[in-house]
Amino acid sequence: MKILKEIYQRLFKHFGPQQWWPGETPFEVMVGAILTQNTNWSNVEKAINNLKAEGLMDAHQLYNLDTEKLAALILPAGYYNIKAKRLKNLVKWFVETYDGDADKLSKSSLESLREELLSVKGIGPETADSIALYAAGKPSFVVDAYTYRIFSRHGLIPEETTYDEIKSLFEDNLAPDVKLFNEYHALIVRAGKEYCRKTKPLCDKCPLKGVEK
DNA sequence: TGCCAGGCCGGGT
DNA sequence: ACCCGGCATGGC
Repeated sequence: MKILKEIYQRLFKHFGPQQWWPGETPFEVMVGAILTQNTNWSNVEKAINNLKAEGLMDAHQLYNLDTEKLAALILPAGYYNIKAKRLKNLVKWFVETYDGDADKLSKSSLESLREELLSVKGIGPETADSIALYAAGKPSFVVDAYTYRIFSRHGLIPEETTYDEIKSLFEDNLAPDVKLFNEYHALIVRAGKEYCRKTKPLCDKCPLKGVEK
């Protein structure tokens, strides 16, 4: 799978370094990972700004906040009732297991951390991997809708490929490098937004044009 | 104006 | 083990 490096190089040359994840602290990254589930990032930013404005971008603050009040604050992010519950689940786990301390989080092994995250209701594979990579600094490759769309449109994976299969494709063929995984996923999202939208694919201008050959 | 955005869960086959 | 409806705001 030499093509993975070819794709990375093309994207990096085209877009340059991406500086992900957008978040001032690991905790803010975790919150963003929940809020962005099936949601445009610009809406997520509004919700994050609401929390910051109230001084609530903090694990112990959210731990003691009513779910209803939290829902009202994150309203612009959409799915606000379910996301409020999911955030509370995440915060409960983070505070009770790690005392809300991201340094302790990063001391766990990737395997146990991912398992713990997946056991939190509302955290699925992508959210777990995003938190492991971007908040805890573990080499866990993040797969998302853009990864699937870009790779399937270029005929690099079959339509029915699962999340774990795509994840393994990357992890089995790249060095487990946090910086590389970070940048690669960020570049895929960037390329997806600009050239591989569902209804507005710009395949003729895509930097990956012809990569399947 | 309808469709889409950096998913996930729970109930039904 | 899959499949699908539900969850919801803001932007183009």
